Amino acid sequence: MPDEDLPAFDPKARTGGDRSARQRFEHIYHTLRTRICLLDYPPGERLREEDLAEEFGVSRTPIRRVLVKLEAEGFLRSVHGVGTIVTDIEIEELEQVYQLRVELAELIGRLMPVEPDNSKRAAFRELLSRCEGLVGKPDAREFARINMDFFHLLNSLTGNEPLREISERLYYQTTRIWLKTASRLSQYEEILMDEIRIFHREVADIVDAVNVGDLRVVGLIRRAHISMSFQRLRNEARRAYR
Amino acid sequence: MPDEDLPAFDPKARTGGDRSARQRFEHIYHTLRTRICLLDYPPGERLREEDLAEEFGVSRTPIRRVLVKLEAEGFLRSVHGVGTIVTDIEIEELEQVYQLRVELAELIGRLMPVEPDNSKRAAFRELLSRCEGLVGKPDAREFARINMDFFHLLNSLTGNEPLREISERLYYQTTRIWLKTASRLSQYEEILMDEIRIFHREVADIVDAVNVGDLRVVGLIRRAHISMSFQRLRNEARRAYR
DNA sequence: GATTTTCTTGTTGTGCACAACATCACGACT
DNA sequence: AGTCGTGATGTTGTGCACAACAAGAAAATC
Repeated sequence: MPDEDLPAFDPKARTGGDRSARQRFEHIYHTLRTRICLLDYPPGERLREEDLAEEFGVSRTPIRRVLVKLEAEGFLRSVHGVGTIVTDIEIEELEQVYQLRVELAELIGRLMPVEPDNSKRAAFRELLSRCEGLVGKPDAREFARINMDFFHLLNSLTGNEPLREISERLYYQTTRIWLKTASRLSQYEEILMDEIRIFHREVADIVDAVNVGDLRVVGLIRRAHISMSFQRLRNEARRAYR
Repeated sequence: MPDEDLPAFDPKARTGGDRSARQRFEHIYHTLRTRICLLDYPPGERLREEDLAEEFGVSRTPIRRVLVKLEAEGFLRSVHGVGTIVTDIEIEELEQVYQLRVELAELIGRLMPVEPDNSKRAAFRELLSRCEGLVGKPDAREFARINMDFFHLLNSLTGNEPLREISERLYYQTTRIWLKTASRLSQYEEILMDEIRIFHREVADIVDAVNVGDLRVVGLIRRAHISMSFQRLRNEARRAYR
């Protein structure tokens, strides 16, 4: 749902400015958040309000609105007289976020699980096939995109709206830092291949669990994978700095 | 920490406007959030940006910044051409938030618990005595304030910063709706007295657990009380509409 | 030569005027 | 009498000019 204009960097992609204020706001917000998550704006990058204003064809004012929201969610930090900077997260704090995500992942299967209908099952199957294509032709950006779509699909399995909202925010936070950290490791290509394979297995496992209809199990599988994913990243990072 | 100027409605209370932009922002933000939680601005209330601007001695622009953040956190909703309205929450969604809070309460005792030092223990003792004073002289607003301080103290028992942040937001959301719903019930005075007594017991139990040093138990007690508190509210509300 | 000071440049923050929008009252028309 | 339209009013949204601020360069001073 959040990723419309897929090229994501093509200014022409914006389909006319005759939408309501709220729609424009949502559009700019989702676009920027996706860019941050996909590392189009990596941690440390400085965003200029005026540039963004020009790109989206508005003045600085509505842009600032979006930036304030992104700052409230921890993606940005505006400093008077300096700039608006994409936040970075140390490994210690990242671990805290992961700890929390692990618990929330299980809650998605326990709090108000929704029976997946046929369209959802179809979406899972399609995701699995995209995943299989990825195994044959590894690509970091495509991996990130599938991972993101997969998350949103999983997240829609709980009827607990606050839980969805919070999980989403934490997902974006951890994923971008995960991507950034992984991409700086020396044996990046190799690690990426492994991760894609593991991710493929996770998707396959979860699709099975969804088909059986046991969302509790989905939560447990997901929990295990999130936890292990962070462990692997931490181990690799430790090994690299020695 | 969030509640400075206690009168909370006295415009003169703001101690000079020579602070930095960020400090001003935080001040206005915390002030408004506290007012929302204490029902100075009840759900449905319409806030006028110009009034707030005048009260805090600034223009509409910095006010809007605060309002955007409060909207992102679900306390407000701005509608073009209509106004900025304090959100209300239906009992169904409130239940979802409570479900989540119940789980998070337990996590506070499990994720990175911090050993309470002497100053924290003292703070707990002081809170307990304030609580005892309240039993003798029931007062809804003072009850809300103590409850809020108690929450912040408990919340400081985990080192997991994202968890703290999220728990805080959900606390403010549920507490204000709880207060609103309770205050509309017919036997409000009686219910309030009961709640104060029960809350007093909860504080006493938790102070004991803190002194023993078992934060896991703190989480469990807290979990139980949050859950029961909502159950009581729901039962009372159901009884009232019959 | 080193250090302090001042100036220049670039950025976000603020204030204000106006546009866009929703709502309601009032009146014209059927 | 009812219904639609039209305008008045009040609100948030936008654009723009300028203030406040930070950082680095340049210059003045010792």
